[in-house]
Amino acid sequence: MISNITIEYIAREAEVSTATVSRYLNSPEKVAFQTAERIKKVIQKYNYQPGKKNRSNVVTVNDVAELAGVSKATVSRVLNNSNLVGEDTRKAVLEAIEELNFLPNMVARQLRKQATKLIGIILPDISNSFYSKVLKGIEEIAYNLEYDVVLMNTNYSEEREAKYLQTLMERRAQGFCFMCHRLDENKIKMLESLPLPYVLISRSVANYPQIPFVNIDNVSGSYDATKHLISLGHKKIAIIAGPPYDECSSLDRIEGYKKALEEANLLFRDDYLKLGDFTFATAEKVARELLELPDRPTAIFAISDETAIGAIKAANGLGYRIPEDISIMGFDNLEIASFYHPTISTIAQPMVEMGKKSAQILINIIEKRKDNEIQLILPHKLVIRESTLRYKV
Amino acid sequence: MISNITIEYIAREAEVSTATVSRYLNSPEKVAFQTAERIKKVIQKYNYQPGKKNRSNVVTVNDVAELAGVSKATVSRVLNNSNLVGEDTRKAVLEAIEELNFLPNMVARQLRKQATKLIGIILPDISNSFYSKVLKGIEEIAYNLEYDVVLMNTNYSEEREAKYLQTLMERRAQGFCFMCHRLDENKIKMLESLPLPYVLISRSVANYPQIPFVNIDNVSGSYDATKHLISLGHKKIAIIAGPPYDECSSLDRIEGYKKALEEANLLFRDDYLKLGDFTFATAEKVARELLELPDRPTAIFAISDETAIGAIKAANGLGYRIPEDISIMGFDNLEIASFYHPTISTIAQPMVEMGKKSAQILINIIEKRKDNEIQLILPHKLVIRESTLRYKV
DNA sequence: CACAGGAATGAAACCCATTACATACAAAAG
DNA sequence: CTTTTGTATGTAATGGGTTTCATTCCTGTG
Repeated sequence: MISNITIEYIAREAEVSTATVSRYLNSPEKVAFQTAERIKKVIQKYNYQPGKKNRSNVVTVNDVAELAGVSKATVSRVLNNSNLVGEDTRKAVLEAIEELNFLPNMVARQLRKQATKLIGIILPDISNSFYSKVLKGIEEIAYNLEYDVVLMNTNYSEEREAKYLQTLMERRAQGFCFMCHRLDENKIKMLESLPLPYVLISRSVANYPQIPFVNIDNVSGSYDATKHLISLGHKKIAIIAGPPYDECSSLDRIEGYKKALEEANLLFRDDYLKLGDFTFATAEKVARELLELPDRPTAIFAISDETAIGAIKAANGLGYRIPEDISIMGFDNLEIASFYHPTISTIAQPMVEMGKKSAQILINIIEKRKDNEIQLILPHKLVIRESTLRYKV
Repeated sequence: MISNITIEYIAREAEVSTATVSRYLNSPEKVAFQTAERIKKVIQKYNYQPGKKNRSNVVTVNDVAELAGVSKATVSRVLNNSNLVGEDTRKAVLEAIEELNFLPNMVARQLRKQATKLIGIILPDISNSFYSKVLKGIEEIAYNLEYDVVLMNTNYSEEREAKYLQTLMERRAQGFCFMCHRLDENKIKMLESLPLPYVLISRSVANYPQIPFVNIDNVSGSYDATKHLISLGHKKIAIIAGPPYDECSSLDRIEGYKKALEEANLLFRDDYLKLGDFTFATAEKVARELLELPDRPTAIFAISDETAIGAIKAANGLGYRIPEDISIMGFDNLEIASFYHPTISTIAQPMVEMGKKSAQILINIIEKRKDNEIQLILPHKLVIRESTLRYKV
């Protein structure tokens, strides 16, 4: 806020309307004596001088221009590295900038240039390691390409997501990376109607070739994981999937799981499918349900490493050894997967890389470089560790 | 960027200078025939009409004002919920806004109001769970109070930190939460000279009562942890601290550790102090060094839960059982601490709460609410779990 | 009824840069 | 030596809002 003594301020203090103060200043005879006195007193108290505003002491291009003895256009040219400035002039301007400690106001520049150099990142939960890794990649590229990143954590709330989209538009952000948790036809339609470029991360929409995304092949990753369990001799393999509203990765991974089962002539069983929510606690709970089934599974494929950890915890709690009694697979390859005890077999996703690629694609679109792929499937990798090392049921 | 056919554009195409194009437009007789012809051709090609710029189709307050039949001042009043607007007028304006799908341009508003509603968060590593939890708290409060958060990940680089500070100033951010990794006299002096409010998180500077911070009592937390190990009968307690450049929490925690030792008449041993860097891998490495000492410690106090996990890994690798052979304490109380195997005793810090409080303090300062504490020490808590359950060496 | 004062609204200044176009001067071309 | 052109720089418009101050019209009061 700009804090100056204004008519409004005087009016409030003198307990009259601004109109009256204005009248007093221009035609004092039209104001009742008492009122005039009150106003006069306040005006004297604050030494108010109409029109003479207490200019803030912020240094602007004008000040620089004055000190350097040039016009502000020239200062601006120096700031923007235009080559249309004489060497001497440039030096003078730079000296003035230095002397005055001038810091260009990006807000003004943004307004004029119609470019904020701001991108948004919408994600469900920053404290989830998968998202924070992706975010790290995005931030890295944004930093290198001189964009700044606004973090928008939705806490899995649709309402908050919508509000953040609104904010992005109002702030004139130039684009955003979107890790939404629910992606249906309606949302895609909404996204398509936005005047803002975006890149989906960890969501595939190959049937909309114009929508940019970066992902891995979740069906295939999940297939690989399940097949690995099958190759160990498991016949009773359960899966702990993502929350019901996760309409992308989770469904894809269930699909890959089913595909592998089918190929091995194993039946898909409803009671072997549980839904988690990527938290340790829920995973532990549903894993226990699985393990307490009359015909318990001998292997569990968990949709994330955190989920796997919850499952291991449940198995330990029930006295099962891993991997001797139960094999457990994770997904993601978080660092903890190789530091847990036992170490956890998993499907490695290039999380930081996904962030980097998506930021790169986004900024390519923003800066209208056309020649790049906008739908990217990055490679995943099966990583075998202790949690599925052997099986001797 | 604003893309219009301008003199500059014509000049480039016709291979002359802008000056010449300008001359052609104003006094064609001063331009050589051939040159004039070239310029003419280009002008016709693009149907250039000086002064007539292709206005972008962005809806502004002007459009709303026109449609509603009021002045833009009134539209602005409606937008800002001023109560100085007549009911009918307000309705008309709101209808016009709806009809035109008007989205106020925050950049323009920010410029005029001199308030960006933007705060920065500078932290060393977003993929570290401690920081991402704190960040989550900050984001939550910022969202509630209608600020947006720019994420600035320094990767422990001083240079990058400095650059980000510059960016904050240029963007006219209104303040920032600062989790710096190195905080010496010079940096404090620099911070004090900034025209920008800030709050330190997880750093204490009680000797500068004007500098806001939110932290726990690290000395005391570390003292509690060490004392707990002592109470189990341990006499040989090692510590894995933070990186050498972490001049706050790490030093404080070493101090608390020493204090507890001293109180129990145990000698501090140089070879029982190792430096880590909050990563699993380094922790595992230095823990192994500890455990391979001729006179190995029977307990390890790790400066973070990740560090504790690394240490447990090292102990397991060397065939030691936990807690029977070695007790290991962590710090932070990340979720994984209660889901690791064994579960990890630790000092719980209210991470999300620290983020929330700091954001609240920052915004209080920004909005000039004075009546609040600016230096906050939040409570910590000793949490005993399996990794220190018993000790039978 | 006269007059003071408030509510509602408008015109224009302002925030702080960038940029479109203009121009002074010097250099090159003829 | 003129004519033409380019370089360096200036002037003013621009981006899209908010705010100051002025003004109109209406109400309440003595």
